[in-house]
Amino acid sequence: MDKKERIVQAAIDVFKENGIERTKVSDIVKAAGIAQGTYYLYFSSKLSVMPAIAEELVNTLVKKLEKNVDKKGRFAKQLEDIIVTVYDNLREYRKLHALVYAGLASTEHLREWEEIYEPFYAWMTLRLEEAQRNEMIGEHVEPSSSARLVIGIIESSAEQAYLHAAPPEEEIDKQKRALLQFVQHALHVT
Amino acid sequence: MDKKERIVQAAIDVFKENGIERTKVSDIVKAAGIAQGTYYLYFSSKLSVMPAIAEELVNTLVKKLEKNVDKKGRFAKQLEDIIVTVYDNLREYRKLHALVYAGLASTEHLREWEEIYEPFYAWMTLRLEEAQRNEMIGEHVEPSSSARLVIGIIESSAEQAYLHAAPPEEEIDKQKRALLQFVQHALHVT
Amino acid sequence: MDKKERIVQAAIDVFKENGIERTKVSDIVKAAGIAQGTYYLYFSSKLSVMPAIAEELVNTLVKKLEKNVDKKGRFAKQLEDIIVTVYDNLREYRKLHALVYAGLASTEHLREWEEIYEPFYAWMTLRLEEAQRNEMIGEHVEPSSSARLVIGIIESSAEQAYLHAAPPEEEIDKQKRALLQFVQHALHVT
Amino acid sequence: MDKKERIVQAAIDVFKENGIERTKVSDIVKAAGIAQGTYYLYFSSKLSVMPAIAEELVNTLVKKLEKNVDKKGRFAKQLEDIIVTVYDNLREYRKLHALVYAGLASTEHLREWEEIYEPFYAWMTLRLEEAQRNEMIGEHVEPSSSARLVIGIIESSAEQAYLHAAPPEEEIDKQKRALLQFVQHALHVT
DNA sequence: TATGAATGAGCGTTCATTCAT
DNA sequence: TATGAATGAACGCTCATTCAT
Repeated sequence: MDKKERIVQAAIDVFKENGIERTKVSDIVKAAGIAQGTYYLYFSSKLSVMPAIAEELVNTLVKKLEKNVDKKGRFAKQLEDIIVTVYDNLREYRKLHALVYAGLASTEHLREWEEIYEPFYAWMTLRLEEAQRNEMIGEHVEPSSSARLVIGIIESSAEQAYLHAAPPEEEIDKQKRALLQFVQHALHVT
Repeated sequence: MDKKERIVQAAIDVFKENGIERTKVSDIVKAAGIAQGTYYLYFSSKLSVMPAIAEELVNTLVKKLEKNVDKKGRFAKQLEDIIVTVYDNLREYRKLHALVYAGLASTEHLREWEEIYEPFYAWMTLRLEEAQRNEMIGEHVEPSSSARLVIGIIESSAEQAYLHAAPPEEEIDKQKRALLQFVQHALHVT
Repeated sequence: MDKKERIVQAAIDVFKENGIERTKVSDIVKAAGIAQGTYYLYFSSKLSVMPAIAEELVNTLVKKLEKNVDKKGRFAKQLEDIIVTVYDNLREYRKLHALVYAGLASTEHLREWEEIYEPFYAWMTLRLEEAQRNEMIGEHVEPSSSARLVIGIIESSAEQAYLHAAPPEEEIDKQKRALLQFVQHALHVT
Repeated sequence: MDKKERIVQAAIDVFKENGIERTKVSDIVKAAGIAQGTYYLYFSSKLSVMPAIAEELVNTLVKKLEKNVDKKGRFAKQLEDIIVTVYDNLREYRKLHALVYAGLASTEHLREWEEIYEPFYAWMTLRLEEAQRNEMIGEHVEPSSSARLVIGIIESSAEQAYLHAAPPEEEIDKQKRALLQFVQHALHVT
């Protein structure tokens, strides 16, 4: 019922489908079931919906992680589940992911990117801190900066994986394993 | 004299300056010193110049690496120089980098991305292979997949660093050091 | 106030003046006193206004015929008035007539031509039927197909007449008389 | 081998295929197997080839008539063969016919139309004169003006017939018979 | 004569945004 | 708040024509 929320959801749907350039405001409002003018009561321009979309995407991802990752388990297992979750998420939103980033880049909203990613960084930092407390990763690891590095490498690896329309599943698996090992060594996961 | 090359260079300049949306084909041809129609003799659309730009960017980066990285030196030093080079390069081309990626994403050229990155991957793979031969990194490291991971983490880290218009230099340095350590541990650099 | 009607009228005016190729959509909307984009709310392309123009032209002609032809008079006189009316009409709209036909031919609207001409055919058929009822034309005449033939010969004759920019009036008159006689014999007008 | 002739033939082919607007000079020269610039050695503009095309079309038609119409036969039979020939010819060149007319109309070449049609008019006039000498048509018939009228009605009738993409053959036949009778009555064919 | 790369004026169309209701 | 018809600036692309070779 909340109009703003409906607009964001509709925008996610049509951007995901058509990309930025080929998406018209008229497509968004049609999908949202509202009038063209109404859009501008909630967002000042076509692209100004982007930060809201990005926020939604990150929140969705964090929710998925909360669901898929067993915080009580061994860190190696947590890491594996994180990787699987990020990969799956990116596969679904790959196109949109690039578009949102580009959409923010086109405007002056780009610096909000970090802020939007904050919940993801924070979540990962907490995982690392707890793992360190439980001596499941090396003492030298600095949780906050490592969180950013871990997120960065998982996402860039997933992007490489899903660049191709239909990569063979075993290739993906091989990549995931290499990634897991790489991160485990980096963090001295025991 | 080579028209195609002049177009690519001009496109790099104006895209870097103005972004994609605000760049008109007329801007590109003006910068290249050719007629509007001539552009379409070499590229079929505004965005179809993107792969050529990407290629140019990667080649430029590899040249810089060749110049800045001492292949005879210790691997730890090489790694540091690679990081510094990639960071510097991204600072200069940050905007363009995102734009090219988005530009490829808008069209169906995205899958060419991997192919375009190939020279960078190949170069890095060679470095890792040699380091392994010289026992400067762990035996368990698989050069080819690790090359992709290393490149991915360096670039994503650099992107995070330069997201803000004017990040404090010491913050950048701290990040670089964390990154270096992360990769060194991952590769068991001795 | 009806926008669509205003567009059609404006299009008739500027096409008549300049021909198809030299008419820009911007000319039409300027003449209609509306914005460029508004045109595309009513017609999907520059040429898609053509059928509407053709319809208007035929309706105008039928109105003129209704006015100039005395249905109560002898058929020979009616025929003469029809010829004069069609000639006069074609003189005014000669250029446009060819253009509309060509405009329809360029698109896939050509088959609508018959449909658009229908009012004219119907009117002429009625004239022939009544004349036959009153025994002013031969019994052998089949009104419907003859109507098409009569209209065809009058128009093609008029086109030949006004092919030249300024044909001498007596030449035109001679042609009209030859045409009248031709049709009278064909129909056995008494 | 004659370049000019090859251009005209190529132009006929591509105009017939694509219409005027969608035909580019580059299409014509490609079909003619010559270079772009060469076209302009023979014709001053894209449309200035039109009169030559029209001439070719008329000459082709007259040749067909010479072949199909038995000058020694009864006039009624001649008329029938003329009708059949014109119908067949128009079916093949229907699209081009309208286009050439429109092409001439767009430029200032339109007045050449009569001149181009002259061979057809002359041929028909000869037929009527001979028929009159042999007392196969009425004395009142004036051959020259009647020739124009007969040609006009046959062509307009054929145009009506082939307006539809695929008209039923029996409908066409019915139309031809009505046309034949109409003209026979008009000329008092015995 | 012949070539075909280069030209650049020109235009149809799109679509984000506005505003009277 | 909500509407959606109207706006009009903006631009990618085409293609007839030219001209140096």
